[in-house]
Formats: sequence, C-alpha cells, structure tokens
Amino acid sequence: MVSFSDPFRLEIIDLMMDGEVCVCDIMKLTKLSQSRISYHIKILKEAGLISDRQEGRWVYYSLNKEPFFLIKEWITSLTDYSSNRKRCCE
Amino acid sequence: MVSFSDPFRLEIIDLMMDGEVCVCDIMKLTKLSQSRISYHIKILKEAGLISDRQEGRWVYYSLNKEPFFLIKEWITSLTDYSSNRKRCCE
DNA sequence: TTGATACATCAAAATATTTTGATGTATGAT
DNA sequence: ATCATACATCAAAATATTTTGATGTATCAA
Repeated sequence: MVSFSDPFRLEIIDLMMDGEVCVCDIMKLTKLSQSRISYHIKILKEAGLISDRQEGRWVYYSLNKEPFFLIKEWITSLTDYSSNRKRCCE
Repeated sequence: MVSFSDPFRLEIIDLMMDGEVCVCDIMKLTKLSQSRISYHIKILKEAGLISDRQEGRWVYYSLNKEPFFLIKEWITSLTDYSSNRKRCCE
C-alpha cells in the first residue's frame, strides 16, 4: 500500500495493465532513466505487487493479481462497514 | 492514492471504518500527538478521502466512499484487463 | 470574562525517499 | 574472445515528507 506513494510507480503499474513489460519498454514509454526505473521496480517487487520473468537479456515484469485483490477487499470492508454511526469523545 | 503512503494514515483510515471519529479519539487510540494527527488528517482531507463535520468544539471525521470506490474500479481495470499478453521490446 | 478544551497552523529539525551518474553482471551476437 | 545490450546496484546529492514544540483560534463552561 505504501508503495503506491510515488506517481511514477503508479504510472509503471498502469503500463503493466495490459501485460508484461520490460525495463526498456518503460524507458521508451516514460522517458525515465534506466536506474530510476529499476529503483521503482525494486520497490514494487519488494512489495509483492509484481513478478519478474527473465528471458535472455530481458526481464519481463507483470502485475500480481492477489495483492490488488486484497486491497480491494480492504477497501470494501472499510466502506461497507462504515454506517456513519457516531462515536463520541468521552 | 499517494496519500496512502504513510502507515499512520492507514491506521487513521482504519479507525474511521466504523464511523466518525474526532482527533481526540485518534489520540486516545493511537498515542500520536495532536499536531501529528492534524497533519495527517489534513493530507487525507486534501486528498478528498475524508470529510469533516464540526460539532461544538469537536470536529468529526469520516471516510468518503466515492474515492475508495474509484480506487477499487482502478484496481479492477488493472487486474481484469491484464491478460498476460506479451509485449516486446522492439 | 476567564480558563480550559479541541483542534489548526507554523517554522525548524529530523528523517525518509528519490534521483543521478558510475560501475557491475549476465546474456547474446559477431 | 570481444563488444553491445539489458538490467541491477551503489553511494552521494537532491528533494520531499514527517515530526516536534510553540503558538493561534474557536467554543464552551464556570
């Protein structure tokens, strides 16, 4: 969740929407530098949001569905339960 | 989305799950300082995630459902469309 | 009208994140 | 074997966020 904090990471996630992308794809599509992309990719990977698959010199990244599903569930629980019931201070 | 980046903000959001809370509630439940809470509240408010309602000396905060709904839709579009279709580099 | 409470705001300090540019590693082509 | 490509990693610098403590404002109670 905390790894959603950077707008470039959201952009990268969006690029992965329709399938696998390599760093070079992201470079072309975003004009970010290679090391910058690798840095953000690393954060997304450590958060478990994406998976990688190496193919020759290329590494293809794609979204993991499960963590996104869990976030949706969290949001659902947040908003469904909220019944605007008042709570007071003391 | 970017305002989800702080773990304390997520905690505050969670506290709002079952209804309105005031800053003093959050203080008791989290042991964070008042100004610290106000700071995070402000970020959440500017992001449109919460609404406030003043009642005497208290200000009650609660979740706005719409932005959460939109995030769910975004996630749905991300994960539903992703067909693992390959894209290549050149 | 004085004092206490609830909260906002501010500037400075502390801390964390991001970017950059250089270097490293593995792969594949020649 | 040599070179180019694709990407990872690193340390330093740049930048952004967060925390703190002080002060400000509004409301209510006495």
